[in-house]
Formats: sequence, C-alpha cells, structure tokens
Amino acid sequence: MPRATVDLPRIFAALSDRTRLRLLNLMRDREVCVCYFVDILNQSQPKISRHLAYLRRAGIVSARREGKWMHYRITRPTNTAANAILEATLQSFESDKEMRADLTKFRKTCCATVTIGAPLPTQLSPHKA
Amino acid sequence: MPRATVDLPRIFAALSDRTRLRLLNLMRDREVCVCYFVDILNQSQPKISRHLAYLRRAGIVSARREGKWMHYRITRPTNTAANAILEATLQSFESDKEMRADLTKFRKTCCATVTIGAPLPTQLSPHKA
DNA sequence: GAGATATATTCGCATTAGCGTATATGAGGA
DNA sequence: TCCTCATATACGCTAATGCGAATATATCTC
Repeated sequence: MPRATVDLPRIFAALSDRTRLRLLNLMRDREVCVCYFVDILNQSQPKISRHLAYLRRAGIVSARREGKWMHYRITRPTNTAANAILEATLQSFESDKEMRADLTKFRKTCCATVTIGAPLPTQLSPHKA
Repeated sequence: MPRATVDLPRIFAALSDRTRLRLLNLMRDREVCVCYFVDILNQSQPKISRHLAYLRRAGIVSARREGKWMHYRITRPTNTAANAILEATLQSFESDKEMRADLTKFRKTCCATVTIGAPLPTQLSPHKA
C-alpha cells in the first residue's frame, strides 16, 4: 500500500520529456554533476538546468552542492506506485539505443575529465531490481 | 525485453492528467460506454471525448462502436515497460479515495441505467496482477 | 573585493494543452 | 428522407511548456 498520496499526474508530466528521461538514465545508479549532463547530452547548460529543476520540483531528483558544483541524484519515491513506475522506466532504458550510448559516452567523459578536475560521480548503492 | 520501441514520453504525457487517469480507472477491467464516463465524472461530453481521443492516440485505449454507442477499453501495451507502468498506475488507484468513489458510483449508475437502455459494460478478463 | 567558473533564473517567443461552446458525423427509427 | 440521440471534432481563448539568449547567483581564487 502506498505510504503517501502522491501527485501521479505531476510525476508523469515530469517523465513525459525525452531529455528528462535521458538525465534520469545517467543518474540511474550514481550521483552526477551538472557539467556531465551538459557534455554528454551536448545541449545548452540552461536547458539542462531547467529540466533538472523540473525533475526536482516533481520530487524525482534531489540536488547537493559541493563548492561550485551541483550533484543530482534520483530520489526514490516513498509512494509504492510512483516507485514502481520509476523503476520500470529506468529498466526500460537498458534496451534503448540512445540511452546505452549516453552511458557509454558517460564512462568516457568521466575518465577524460579527471585531469581537468571536474568532480567524479559518486556511485550509489546499486538500485534495487 | 520490450517487444517494440515505444514512445514512453507520449505515454507519460497521456497519463499526466487526472481526468484521463479517472477514465482509465473506470476501464480497469471492463469495457465502458462513453455515456457512463460523462455521467460518473459529471463533466461535459466534449471534454470526456477529447480525453478519450488523447488516450486513444497514445495507444492506451481502443474504441469499439456498437450502434450509437462507443465502448472504450484499455489496450495493454506490448512493450514490457509501458505495461508495467500502466499496471502500477492502475493498481495505485485502489488506495485513491476519488477513484474508489468513481467505481462505487459506476456500479450504481450501471444498475440504474439498465431501465433506460444504455449499453451495459462488458466485463473483461480479470486484469493480471 | 575583483575576476573566473558553475549553475540557476529570467525574458521573449513559438508550440501545445485544456476548456467551453458550437457544430459535424454516424447510426437508428419514424 | 427527416429527426433524434450518442459521440467526435472544430473554434477561440487562456495557461503552460520548451527553447535560445541574456542575465543573475553562488562559490572559489587571488
């Protein structure tokens, strides 16, 4: 039984955009710095930031500041249904070509940027299946 | 593994409206005539019709004509993720007060309208858990 | 405190969604 | 064929969304 009444329409609205889904894909099991999103999706910083804000307002992600950098991570909803929906969504990315490519690019970008000092992503506890 | 690549953002957009969720709730395990939706949600016929069209375009429901009446039913997506999302959504309605009230009203309306000849809903095979 | 960097927000615009009202379509019956 | 009923679509409006460009904010360094 769901713990709290959750605004499902709002969550669905947050998930109804390809760019936001790509962001969630990258955050699937790690905390990610905004600069990575900009680099990997190859889209403007304000655009990325706006979509992250949208996800934040919907309660799907949370942000943590570390100096100049902002790290985003997925916040698992306490609501059972919302959590199941998010989980199914994330899992579907595994068979999505673009999502896989994003992750591949992420790994490369990650290694490449160590030298210029961008904060490395923090591995989170493995997502539950 | 999902059978077909599915437009998840489109499905999420279709689910991001409370009225459409209420329609889906009523269709959960039966085929429903448009006139019931209008009566139970107590909203204008064009509004109901437009929302049904929205769901139809997203591939979530399908329509069947029977004389003057149109019957709508949920179409289970072939895509695994989409199906899981829809299932979790439908299941969440069980603990939603308004959704339960709609179903209660549905049962009453259903019995009451037998006398005036509106088509009875067709029970579908029980939804899989 | 000035400058640089990372990120967020604002603005103006084009597109879309949702609504009420009016109208069109489709089927059945006289 | 004309009328009626059930449903769908078109129209005009307002609000919300998504975008690029510009600007603001926060933090660090010097």
